[in-house]
Amino acid sequence: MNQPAPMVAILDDEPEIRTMLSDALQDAGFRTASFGRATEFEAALARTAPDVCLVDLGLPDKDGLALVHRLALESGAAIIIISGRAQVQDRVTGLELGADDYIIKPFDPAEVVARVRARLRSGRDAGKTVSVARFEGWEAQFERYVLIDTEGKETPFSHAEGEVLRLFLESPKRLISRAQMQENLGGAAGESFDRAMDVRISRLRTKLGEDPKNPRLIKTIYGAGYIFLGDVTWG
Amino acid sequence: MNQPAPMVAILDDEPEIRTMLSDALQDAGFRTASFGRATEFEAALARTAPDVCLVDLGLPDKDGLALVHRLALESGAAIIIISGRAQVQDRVTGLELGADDYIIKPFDPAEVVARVRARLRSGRDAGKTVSVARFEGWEAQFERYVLIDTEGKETPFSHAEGEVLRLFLESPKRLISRAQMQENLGGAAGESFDRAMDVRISRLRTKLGEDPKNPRLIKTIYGAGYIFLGDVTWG
DNA sequence: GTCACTTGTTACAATTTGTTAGGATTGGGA
DNA sequence: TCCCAATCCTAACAAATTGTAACAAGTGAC
Repeated sequence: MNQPAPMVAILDDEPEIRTMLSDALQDAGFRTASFGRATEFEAALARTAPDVCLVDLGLPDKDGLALVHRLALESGAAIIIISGRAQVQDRVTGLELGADDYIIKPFDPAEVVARVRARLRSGRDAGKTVSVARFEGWEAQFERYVLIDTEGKETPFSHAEGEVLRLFLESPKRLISRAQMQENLGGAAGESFDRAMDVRISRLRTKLGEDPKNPRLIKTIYGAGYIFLGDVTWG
Repeated sequence: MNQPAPMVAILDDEPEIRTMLSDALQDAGFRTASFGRATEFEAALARTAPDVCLVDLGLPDKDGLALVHRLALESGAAIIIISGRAQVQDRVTGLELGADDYIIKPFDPAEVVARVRARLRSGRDAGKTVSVARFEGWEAQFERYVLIDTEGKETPFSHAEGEVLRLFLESPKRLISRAQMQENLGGAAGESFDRAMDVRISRLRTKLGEDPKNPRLIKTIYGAGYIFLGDVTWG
């Protein structure tokens, strides 16, 4: 099971800072993606979900704090603010809005790398790779490829269905864009004409006993992606 | 299901700092336990597992970094180092040894509280709190894309409608210009100068049961934009 | 080889959303 | 006051997106 390197997104309007950060992070073994404006960054989010976002608050085209808040609510990524504003009040506000860390400019790239690593560590603790999940009366055993309902009845699911299910259960109550799915579902569903995705989801829905007219667990967001509702417990 | 307040353990050899921290944290609603020496602290760990540990590196009876390392490996708590050593190298070392954050003395208690909160949040990521807004007898559940009236009847709303609704509920009783909407509604409604906006609002009004002749909640300001009247509570 | 099963593809139905167009409303000036 | 142009509302249509049944291609067991 070869995991890809974690992805760090960098959002800062100064090109030198972007370069400095991405060089340091890439040396440390991370993948990076840099953006100079919030709109570009948001467009990229729809395609790939980064693991950590480094966000400068002084952006030309949008209010940085509002962006942080939305990210905190909607994305599963860890958020680190990088800002020239050094007042305690600024830091407290940023953290209360959902940032996980706050680094003041000027910074040392080595410290940024260390703090990025710290974020990834804590995230992995919670989402440890366990292969049993419980949700809304179901138990999913990924090793055995079966779903078990409240009465103990077992329904087998296939590998392709399992990939989709796992993705949902790892990010419940979050919008998952179609592009993000393509990325994560390594399978043959990678590139080609993509109705395969819909079919996978349709089949998974059937196994979960969803009402086609009114699905309760896997909801479609027209033009945006899917969202999995339901409380999930791993282990 | 009333959760007990999170427990924060404080380990620092200076009594004033212990007091300052525990006062600030208790005011913020946390339970605290303070220790002046590492041995006491370790004895307490055996009895109760804290959620967050604040550890000063300059301890009289033990090497702070070694303690941090052991804590990181063996306890599930988040670890925040508080230290007078301000060198980047110190910070990097502390973080690499497993600390989740590193605060430099002198510090502002408000920032410590904010950073403690940030640690607790990231651990609870899986049980994400859904965003819900209540207003004038309605409840809007954005993850589920439904409006619920006082009688509990559910009306689904679409993604496009949700974007508009969210914008209104985030800025109630304030004028929102058309341009502002175009900006924030990332959708395809972003570009062309069309009537898409009006239609979205019209559809939303219908779902809210507004009287077309005399809307109570979403009011049109001729030539300027829209304004959402109504008291909103988030959460 | 057949059989059972998985998975992508195709084709068409259903849903959501933007666009168009005509009517209604507003605000200001004659 | 009345009239008119600008603005806004919304029904009806069209385009884009998604659901899923049916079929085909691939795989492994026997």
